[in-house]
Order: sequence, then structure tokens, then C-alpha cells
Amino acid sequence: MRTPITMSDLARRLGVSVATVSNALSGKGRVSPELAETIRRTAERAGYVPSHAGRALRTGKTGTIGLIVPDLSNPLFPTFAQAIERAAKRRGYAVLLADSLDDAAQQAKEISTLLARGADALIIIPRRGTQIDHIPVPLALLDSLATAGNTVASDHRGGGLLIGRHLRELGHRDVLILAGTESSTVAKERMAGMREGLGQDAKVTLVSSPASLQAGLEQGRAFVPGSATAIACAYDTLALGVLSALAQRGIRVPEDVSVTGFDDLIWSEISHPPLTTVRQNFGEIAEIAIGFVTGEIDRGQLVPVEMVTRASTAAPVKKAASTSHLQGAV
Amino acid sequence: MRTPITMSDLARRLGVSVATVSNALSGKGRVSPELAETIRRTAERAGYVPSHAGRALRTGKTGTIGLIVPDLSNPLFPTFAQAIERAAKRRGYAVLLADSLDDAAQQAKEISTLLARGADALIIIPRRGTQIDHIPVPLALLDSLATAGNTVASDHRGGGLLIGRHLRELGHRDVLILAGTESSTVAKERMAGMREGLGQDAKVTLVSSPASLQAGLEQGRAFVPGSATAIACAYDTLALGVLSALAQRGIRVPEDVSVTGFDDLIWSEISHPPLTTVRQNFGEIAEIAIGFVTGEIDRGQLVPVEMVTRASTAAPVKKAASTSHLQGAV
DNA sequence: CTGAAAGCGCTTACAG
DNA sequence: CTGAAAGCGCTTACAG
Repeated sequence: MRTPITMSDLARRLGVSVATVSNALSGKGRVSPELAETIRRTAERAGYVPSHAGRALRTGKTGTIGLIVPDLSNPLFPTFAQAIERAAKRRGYAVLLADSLDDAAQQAKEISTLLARGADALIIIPRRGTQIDHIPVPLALLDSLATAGNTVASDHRGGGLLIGRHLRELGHRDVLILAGTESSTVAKERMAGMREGLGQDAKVTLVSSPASLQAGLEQGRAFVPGSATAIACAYDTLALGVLSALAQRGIRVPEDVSVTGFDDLIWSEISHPPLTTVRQNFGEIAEIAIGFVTGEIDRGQLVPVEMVTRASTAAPVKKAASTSHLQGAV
Repeated sequence: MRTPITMSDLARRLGVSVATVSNALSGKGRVSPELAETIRRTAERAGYVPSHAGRALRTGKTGTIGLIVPDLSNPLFPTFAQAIERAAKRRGYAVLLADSLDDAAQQAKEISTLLARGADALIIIPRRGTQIDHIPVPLALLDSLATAGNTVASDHRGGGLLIGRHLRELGHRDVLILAGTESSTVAKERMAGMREGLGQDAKVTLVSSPASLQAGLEQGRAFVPGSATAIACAYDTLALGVLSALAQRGIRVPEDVSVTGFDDLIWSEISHPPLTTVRQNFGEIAEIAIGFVTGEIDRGQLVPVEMVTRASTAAPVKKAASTSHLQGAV
């Protein structure tokens, strides 16, 4: 097992040419069924494994797809990575993983590394609307709402719409939207959907921040009770931070204020209270992305999302009069 | 940019041989400094990128490390993957990612796929103490306490010891240990450390279960108040589930019962209350693993862990007499 | 110091 | 139906 067995080993052993071995194994060339069968059996018994390097050098294809994620420590991206890996594997592709560490320069570097390594296609979850072009292989952009037909993303706007309508139907007319990063098109779409769903007559306050747990905690600490009947967050991470901070302050959810998230992380099911949020269909996104870069599908598309209603939202409690605006201020 | 530029393109353009180009670019052969410089400049200007396939075929090395994780959707493993990817990148290696989906057969399949793709080394986070052998490349086993010198893991026993002592010092003598999966050596080590730290005189009840959030919820629902003064969990996922269930039942932590975890997930900092747990040094583990498979280090080792004390643990409240054993039973 | 040649393992026209 | 030959892009002894 030290030195892997090669095609010419097989050919020598069988007294045939390597061309015939190759043809038999690939099933392409015209080889007599009996000989082909013999060759296949011998190859199998010998534990023959084709050399990807040899094949790659000859065909120019490596059977490898490069995946660049912005930050593997963000709980959202491993889910993407897993779905991509699965969809790629199903088609015989392996996945070269790269983490851009949320940095544009690093992302550029990863792209050329992956290309140099012969990735047949690239799938990138870009960060901060980076410009990506001059890529000589098929490319799919995930979860970014760029212009071209190479984008595969959840319908973030549609998800925002569901949340907005849900809050509206519950009777919320005064909503604080924690909109996430200003530079993120995903966050913008979610927010725009929420506004639309809430309707023209709703009073909406927008606050931008990073999409982190920490930012959620800070927003939750800064929230002025009574200043809004609902807090709609562009990310579950934000919402979970908010819930945590509100609980510490003794502000009840949903009695004092409703809270919604976006992403449906596993933790959102066990938060206090469990979080009303929006679930993305990662499997579908991955299938489309891989299908697109492998040429099965001719363009990307928007993938529908689904609202998950849990206990963090309820109708606002009617108050006789607005209680002090100063109460609980930080 | 359609067809990548090759060494012979460069050689032709410069009127030298490909051997000289190769030597100049690698810095190995004896090429006159001036010519070498000219060649390097030309290569750079032309945007020359060496073909990994060609190099791999010739040298038998791909510069690729295969990483097999048990389940990317388990919040622990992306952290590993990120650390490995970073450590690999620093040494010029790329990472081929494979997810074994927690399945032994799938794990075996991933191993041969990765090998067929020419991975120079394998790093595996094995699941359920799988037997792994006959691997013809350097191999490091992560976070598993196997026999050989190729294992890199946190000192899970030492971490358990820290937790056990901590609880003991607080005065806990009656502890429920949620020990995780029975087949997991990691869980066993953690549990053994806890027992040792708690001391001979402590009354310890052991319960096995999957290491999931869901299992934690179930255990939290089944907990009989007063049956123990502390619940020591072998995983944060378990502990977070327990905290959630206890909160739903109105059982206060740490007043009614202390709870500890293990892993220090980001969520453990914002749980209610924040969780006392043990933090692994993923960066160090990754460095050692990569260093080992690349031959810089001659054997794996145990990596120290660190206890993080938060609000989920406190001294048990002395009671006049044991309150009803039936109270709160499920 | 520089170059010609061989060869890594494969696939693909092309002959026979 | 089968085989000889070329060539993918590189590196490495070996000559000169």
C-alpha cells in the first residue's frame, strides 16, 4: 500500500496496454465486454485508485469546488458549508474550504489560491458587497443580492415581509428594527421587507449595528420600555442578545415587548422565550449553487423562506396612557 | 486569462529553458542572480501561477490536507475546522473538507476519497471511537483519546477535574453528572475528571444521553429538585438545554441548583445565568495537529484547558430538612 | 550557470 | 477491438 498502484501496473499485470485499461475503466472506448470486465475486476481486487493528479493534468479538471465563507465561527456559515459539501459530494466533487476572515484582501487571496489549486468552480459567500470579477471558472455568489444571474440567495425581502406582516397583524404599530450592518445588502433586504410588511402607518425606528450577539446585548440594554411594542431583528444573533439583555433587566417578552429574529439558529428554539424567526432553506440554496456552477442550471435564483412563529411575539398590551418615557432608560 | 500561462510560455518568451525557469522560480537550482531576477519579474508581470496538478504529478505532493469532521452542524466542529484551516494556510496547505455525517461507513468513504484526491495528510475528528488504520499518509486524530502518538486533544480529564474541584469547593456533595454519550472517550474522560475532582465522599449520579440540546432539555425537564445540588454536564449543549428547561419550570440557577457545562460555546456567555464551563484552546490544538502531520512535531499531545467561572454555580443553599422528594417530579 | 531529457499517471485522437 | 504515441505542466538528476 506504500506506493499506490497505477494504470500501467494494471496493464503490465494483464498484458494489455494502458489505453485499454483506461478505456475499460472509463467505459468509453470500445473494449470487448469480457476484457473490460476482467480489467475492472483486476483493478478492484488490486485496490486501484485513479490518480487525481494525473487525470487533472490531462483533462484540466480537478473535480474540486472552492468554497469561500466569510467566517466559520459565525454560526450561520457552517450550515451553508455543510449543505454545499453535501450537494457537491453527491455529484462527485470535493470541496476546498477557505475562510476569508471577513476581510476583502484575504478573500481576494483565497480566490487566487483556490484558482491556482485548480478549483473547477468557486462558490463564494461574499462579505460587505465585495466586487468579484475576472474569475475564469464558473462562480456562484451565495446569500448576496448582486446583479448578475450567478446569485443564489434566500428571499430575504420576502422573509422580512412575513415578519412585518406578522407583527402588523398582531397589532404592532410602533416597532424598533435592529437592521444589522448598513453595508450588508442582505440586511437591507430583510429590513425593507419588514417595513413593507408593517405598512405605511407604522412608526418604525431603525438602528444599525454589527450582526453580533454582543451588539444585541447592547441594544437590549439600551432599549427604553414603552418606546416600541416590538423589536424586529435582522439576525437571530441580534435577537438572542436582545432577549438576554431584556431578561436581565426584568423586561418580559412578549408581554412588555415582542421580539423577532431571522435565520432560525438551533438556539432560537430554546431561548426565553423561544424566538419567532425566519428559516432559510440551506439545502435548496446549496443544490442550486452547485447545480449552477456545474452547468446543470443556467442561472441562480431566489429561494423561498419560511416563518417560524414561536412565543416571543404576541399582541401588544394596551396601556391606558404611555408610561414614563424615562423609565428604564440607560 | 482564458488559458493559464505555463512555464514553457515563460521559457519561450525569455529564450531560456523551462528547467531554468523552474530553478529560478523555486530558488533551488544554481541560476545567475540577474537571470533569476528577470525570470521572476517576467513571471510576476505575466501573472504566472504554477499548476498544482503538474507539480503534484511530478512530486507526488498536493499541498492539501484532508479534514474529516463528524458533523458541521454541531457548533463545536466549525471552530475546529476554522482553526485547522488557519494553521494549514499558514504553512501553505489548503484544506479539503469532508463531513462524515456522524456515520462510520461514511467516514471510511471520506477517507478513501480524500486519499484518492492526493491529500498529503489527514486530520480526523473521529466519532464513536472508530478504528482507523492502514492510512498511507500522516494522520492526526483530533479530540479523541486514542492510544497512539498521533492524537491531539484537549485535556478533557483535566477540565473535568477543574469542574469537579470547583463544585467541591463550593460545597456540593450531591451531584448529577450528565455524562454524554457512553461510547465517547471524550465524554468518559470529562466525567472521570469530574468524579475525581468531586472527591470520594461525594454522592454522584450518572446519566448518559446524546450530547444534544434536545437531550439537555429532556434532562432538565426530568430533574427532581433537591435530588442534587449541582448538575455537571459533559457538554455545553446539554447544559444549555438543562438551563432552558429549568427556567421554564421556574427552578432557579444557581439558587436551587448549580449547573456547569463544557466547551464554552459563544452562547454560554449569554445564557441565563451565564454558564460556568471549560474552554478548549482550539488554536493550539490545530497548530499541533498540523505541525504533527507536516512532520514539524514528532507526536501529538494533550492541550491544557481553562475553566471559565460564571454565574451558574454557587454554594448550595443549606436546607433545614430535605423538601419533598416528589416535588416537581415529571 | 544553463539546457536536454526523462518521467510523474492519465486520456485522447489516431492507426492498425 | 486493441495499442503506440503524444502530451497535460512540472521537477530533478545529469550533461555540458
